[in-house]
Amino acid sequence: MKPKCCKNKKSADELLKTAEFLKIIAEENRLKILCILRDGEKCVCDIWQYLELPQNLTSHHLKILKDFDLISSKKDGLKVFYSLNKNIISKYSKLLNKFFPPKADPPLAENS
Amino acid sequence: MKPKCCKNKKSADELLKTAEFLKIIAEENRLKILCILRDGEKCVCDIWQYLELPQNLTSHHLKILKDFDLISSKKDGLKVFYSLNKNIISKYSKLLNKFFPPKADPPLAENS
DNA sequence: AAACTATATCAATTATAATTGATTAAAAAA
DNA sequence: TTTTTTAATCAATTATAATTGATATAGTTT
Repeated sequence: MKPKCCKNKKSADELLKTAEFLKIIAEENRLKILCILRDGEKCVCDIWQYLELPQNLTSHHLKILKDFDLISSKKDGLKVFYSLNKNIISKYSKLLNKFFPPKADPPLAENS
Repeated sequence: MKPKCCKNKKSADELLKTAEFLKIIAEENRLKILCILRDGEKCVCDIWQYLELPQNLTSHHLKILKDFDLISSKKDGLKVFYSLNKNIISKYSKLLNKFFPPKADPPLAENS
């Protein structure tokens, strides 16, 4: 019998959404950006120096994260500051946890 | 000051490992395969029919998951059965949770 | 206004990954 | 032994994403 994720529409949708999110974060520099912003908002000039990436490439990755609504930007003078959209990230974290639950250390004898 | 993930070697390594894992699972069909196998081991012929994907393409995705050690295979007659390497998956789930923690419903007043 | 700084955008290139079609290999059945 | 079934592999193609270099834009300073 067909498994849930291939049959049930709701499950299939969740899986698709999760895969889309994964594609966004499955890139070292974008994952780094999310970590960097955990400390609080940062301007692009800080971010690209932390990443040791050219400015335009950094802007490109920021755009991908922003288009997916994981981060926001606000302009302040010449600089642009980016910050996490914690609520959105938390939403996707929950989805992710459905697929990769944070298993409490193994129940009992379990080898292999 | 440079954030942890860009400065500290251990943090940077964890991030890199996580990104590698994410690349493997950030593909709809591979994510589906992992879900399908949660029910228990399945042969390739079942898997590609569930996925509605050609046999060779399914084998290709299975190989990627297997090379990363997320699944194992065992031959039984003509068929090949795949199953989850739960311990490995659990290892990566834990890593993942460091970056995307399963936030217990919001602490208190938190808008935006 | 001219020069400068920070960021974004665009076109072109390169790198990576997914997909397809054809073929091979191994085990099973006839 | 021939045929059939299941799965893996290989080469070729297509699609997608990352990277680069050059340029544009907006705000700042002189």
